[in-house]
Amino acid sequence: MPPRYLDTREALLDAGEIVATYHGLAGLSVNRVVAEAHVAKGTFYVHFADRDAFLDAMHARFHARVREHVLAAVRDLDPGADLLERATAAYLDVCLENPAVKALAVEARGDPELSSRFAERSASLGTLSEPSFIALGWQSPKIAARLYQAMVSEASMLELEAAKRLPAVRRTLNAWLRAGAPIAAER
Amino acid sequence: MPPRYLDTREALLDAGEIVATYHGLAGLSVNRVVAEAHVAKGTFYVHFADRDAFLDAMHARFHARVREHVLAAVRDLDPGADLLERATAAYLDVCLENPAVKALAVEARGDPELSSRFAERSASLGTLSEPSFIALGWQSPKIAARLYQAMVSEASMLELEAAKRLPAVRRTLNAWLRAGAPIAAER
DNA sequence: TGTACATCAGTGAACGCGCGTTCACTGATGTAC
DNA sequence: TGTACATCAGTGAACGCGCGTTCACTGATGTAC
Repeated sequence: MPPRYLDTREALLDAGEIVATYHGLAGLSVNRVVAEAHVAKGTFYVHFADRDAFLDAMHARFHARVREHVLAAVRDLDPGADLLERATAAYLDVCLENPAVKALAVEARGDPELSSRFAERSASLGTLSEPSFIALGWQSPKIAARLYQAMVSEASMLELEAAKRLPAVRRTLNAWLRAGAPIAAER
Repeated sequence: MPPRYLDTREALLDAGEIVATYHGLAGLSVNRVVAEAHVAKGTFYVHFADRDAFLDAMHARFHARVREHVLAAVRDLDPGADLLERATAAYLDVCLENPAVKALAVEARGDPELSSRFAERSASLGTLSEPSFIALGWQSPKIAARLYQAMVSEASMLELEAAKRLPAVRRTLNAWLRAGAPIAAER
């Protein structure tokens, strides 16, 4: 049997996801989280230094899930359009399974304090795709990677609204991915 | 001389932009806004029904500015890549002049309440670009328009971080714009 | 096996604070006569 | 021109509320002897 310590910590993070689903980042209060997790308020501070540390932990857990699935999806693939297509599909699938945290990540972008906390983790995903944009011949692979990530993130929001995979959206993403490079390289 | 009524209302909205710059949406409290505008707390409620109405007014004012500049930029242009390029440039320029509200608009996306309030205005901008994506031969012009808008929004964030126009970013956007269509049409 | 003690996740009342909102009031300006 | 009244943007003290955080305490579990 695993120590109860980890159970409670995970239960708080789970509760955070449920609260975020219904109330967004602004409504993600310690009060609501402990109520949802059915633990005392003080228990929250046994596991997290403060509210910000809790949000950070939520983001870290989500990011770890994304990273794991994406890495598994592209294992043994060389940088290029195929890798990006597979990575994108894996990313969109994970987001569909974690709707609350995905929305939270979007919302956090506007908060100066939070966005800097989350930035490093998010950037590490960009690093993963950059070699592929180099391989595709983009003149500014870093920029292309970041703009592409923005499209994928938007695609994820569309899928979350629909609560299911949207093949037309994924097809459009893919078309942009495979067509964009040549002309950029010509410039 | 214009009536003082409008002066104060505009002063409150201006103050809101300043507060948003330093504290984000979460830190955009009525207290801070009235302090920044140098008016009494009660004055705020002379001009706005509540805090949400104020945020709505900020978004509306920003959106009107964007719309005005973008429409002026594409006047007399037929739908197509040139129109989109010009509209994009105009949009990015306006965002550079209104850093606070742009950040606020991004942050509001995570708030269930606010995002629905803002959605209609934002959608009206998408409507403006859709004919161009049809003209470019995209199979799913609505989706392509929305994903492109996400790229432009991300480009704007990059420019806001740098606090200046970034030609490489605009070039990359443009490359994606002009190259993406053909393959999508073939499918 | 039984007893004394240490550890530590969990508890919940209490705190001070800033929040959004209200409302009786002020005082400058315009209008009536 | 002078006086009485109406209008209405602006005022700021006061409100109740939920927030994040603290801390002395509890009680179950493990360890020492």
